[in-house]
Amino acid sequence: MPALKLHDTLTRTDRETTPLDGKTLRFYCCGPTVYGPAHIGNFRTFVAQDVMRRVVEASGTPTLHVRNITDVDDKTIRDSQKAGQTLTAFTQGWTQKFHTDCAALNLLPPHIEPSAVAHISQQVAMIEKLIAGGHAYAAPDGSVYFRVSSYKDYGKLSHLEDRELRLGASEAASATDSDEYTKDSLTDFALWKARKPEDGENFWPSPWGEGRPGWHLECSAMILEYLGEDFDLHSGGVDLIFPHHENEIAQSCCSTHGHFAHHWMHVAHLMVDGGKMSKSIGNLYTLEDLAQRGYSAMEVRYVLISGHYRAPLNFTMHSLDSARQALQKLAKADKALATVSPALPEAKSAGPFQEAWETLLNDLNVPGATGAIFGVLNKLKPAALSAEEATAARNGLHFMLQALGLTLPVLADEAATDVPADIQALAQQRWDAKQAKDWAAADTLRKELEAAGWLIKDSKEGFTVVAK
RNA sequence: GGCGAGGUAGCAAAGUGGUAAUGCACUGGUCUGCAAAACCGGUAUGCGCGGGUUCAAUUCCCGCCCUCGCCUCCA
Repeated sequence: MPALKLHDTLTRTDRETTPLDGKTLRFYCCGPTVYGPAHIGNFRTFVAQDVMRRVVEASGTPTLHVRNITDVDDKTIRDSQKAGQTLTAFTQGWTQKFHTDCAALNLLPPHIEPSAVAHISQQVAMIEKLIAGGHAYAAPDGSVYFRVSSYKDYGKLSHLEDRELRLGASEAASATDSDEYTKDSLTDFALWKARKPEDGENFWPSPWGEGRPGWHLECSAMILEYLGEDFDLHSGGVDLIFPHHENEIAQSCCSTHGHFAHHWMHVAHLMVDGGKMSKSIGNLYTLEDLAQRGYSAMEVRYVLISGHYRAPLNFTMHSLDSARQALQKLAKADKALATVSPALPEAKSAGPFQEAWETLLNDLNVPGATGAIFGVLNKLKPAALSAEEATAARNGLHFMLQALGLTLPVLADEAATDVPADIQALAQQRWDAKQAKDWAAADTLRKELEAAGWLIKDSKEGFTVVAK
């Protein structure tokens, strides 16, 4: 099978994702900082990465997926103290919540999920190498900084080479910040942060004194540990391009002989009601928020993949309704095929959905692929298909669903929900009225049932009651 | 100011040098006492604006306008 072609942020071209070792696609995703529940914007990135992984695997290439947990930084320390918990207890709680949400969204768990706190020694070792190589220096207060001027390719990914010449207003302001005075250059960034009183019990020993690692360093150190000096692909949200990924490249390339990531995937941001998500506007939704409004995680997933991952996507409540209907439509199509081909679908190849599959291989064009799926489905007449044709179609449909990570909702009329006796009695009353051609009474009863949340479906032989 | 991503029907969102997938919504029909469900249809002469190239541009080129993001922690 042909390999996935994926846009590469560094070269700004679409390139095939062929494993360096010819076998396994080894990739790293910047994971969550666990100081609260992740919101749907965070999940857009993780869902896009999940689709990427699924497509690679569906095309026959195994993956090695590493995604970190950031469990030490200003926010985790600050909020754990507010919560009156140890950093470990606090971050473990939110890590668990993250895992629950990931499972609900049908995200494949990473093969390795390293925590920053568990890799302090690797981070210290990397700093030592950087200092030895003249790429880093310890400041008088015990902090260690990376010397950006020592790495000539700095800025290559974000195309901010001449950044120092064009310092933004906010940065000029921070130059006077007492926190920054020990740096040789404004652009140098912290590898190690000297212990401060507000860090509480959260510090570790190092050759430069007690302190904690800088945020950028953890990814570099854990990548080296689990993926080595060269690996296939690195992914994250667009906002990480600068400075986070730029800094990772600098740290890693200056402390090893490798080329670090050979391919960069960045996922565009999710917007809400046309604007940026922010706590102050109150449009930061979590899965729990949406569950309270009656939307399933799978419906959220559908929305999150309904736009191309490199274009901003606007999230609205209406888009969730739309997703619900789309998923229902897929479930109904599957059900219709299942009447001709009842066996468990195998999902090994795209079958009649080849066009959709190829669209997906072209830089993960999910909206194009789902469009192609519906296009085929709309023309398909399950009843007219032979058992073989139906089986091929059903297998193909499930192959695509698996690649997209979609699971089908249970249709209302299959849900076997218990209809309360009083509802059932009302429905029977209505049926009787209908048989007696007392249309007014029948309609009144139907409205009553609808108000109670139940729908009536009539057929020649009788009726069924279905939850609304 | 620099870098980047976008502007396509009511909403969302693909795509192509030859006159626009798909989902939702809306709507016509079949069916039904009427509905629902199902099935069969319809719905952008138009793809931010202005030029240019071309037999032909929404699609290429130039300019402009607007939106969003990054340049400080951020998926």
